[in-house]
Amino acid sequence: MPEGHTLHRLARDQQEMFGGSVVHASSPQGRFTVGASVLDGRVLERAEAYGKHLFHHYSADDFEQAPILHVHLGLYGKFSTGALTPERPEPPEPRGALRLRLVNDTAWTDLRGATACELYTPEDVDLLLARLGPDPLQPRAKGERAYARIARSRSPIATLLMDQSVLAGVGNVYRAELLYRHLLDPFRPGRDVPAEVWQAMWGDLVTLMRAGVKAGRIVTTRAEDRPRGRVTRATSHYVYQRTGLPCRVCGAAIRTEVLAARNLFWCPTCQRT
DNA sequence: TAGAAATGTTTAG
DNA sequence: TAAACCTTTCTAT
Repeated sequence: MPEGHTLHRLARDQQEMFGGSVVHASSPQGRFTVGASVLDGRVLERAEAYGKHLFHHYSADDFEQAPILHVHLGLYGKFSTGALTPERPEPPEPRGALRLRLVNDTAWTDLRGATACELYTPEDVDLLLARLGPDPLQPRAKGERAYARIARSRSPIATLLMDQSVLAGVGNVYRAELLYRHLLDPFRPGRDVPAEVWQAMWGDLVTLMRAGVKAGRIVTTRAEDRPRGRVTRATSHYVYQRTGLPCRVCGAAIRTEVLAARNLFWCPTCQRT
């Protein structure tokens, strides 16, 4: 389930579980054998995320360049994780296409299906970060940087929100839900989105994505717009994957259309501004 | 058991 | 704009 919040959550958890300890790395699948052998036996010094990218900084000997692990989960990539205890001192038997396994004395984590799992130099990291827009989950990110791009683009706002060079970390769920929460027509050109509207959207994104990191999932519905009780998959979104269902607020049928090669969902009645 | 879909990006045309 | 790529999971037959 990889939008930006997932990667920031992973970075936080992996820092906690593996940070400061010697890590054993392997690639049972064989597609990252060389990389894993470089990392094996090093100390994970820091795990961090930017947008949808995850980085691990590993220790190095004198005169040696410290290796960095770069992971991008893509559409299907996933980490699974478990603790090692006296009762269960070993990670589970590897099965399926297991790209990377990291193990220390107390925990293990397995990576499958990632688009990118590779070794980076600091220059590679700089190059990558240089083509990303501001990430709402970075403490000092500036939403105005994104607006500078939005305000002079004729592309639909729904397309711009997914463009990682405009904004880093937003994916298909946050884009649809953010547009709904601000009653914005997804096809409105970026240049027609007023500055004060963008300011409100950015502030909302920061709040929603922080909540996403904390909860480990995306919840965008306001309490007053969903039935009482626990939030479930059926009640956590306004429009995402709700094609044909009634809008929670006005009752109109939610529409869908492919935009920029992804399914866009919106309420044709609420989202007219 | 086969096929489609999934919260993504890159490359080719 | 379309196809390719990585893998799992859910649905239909």
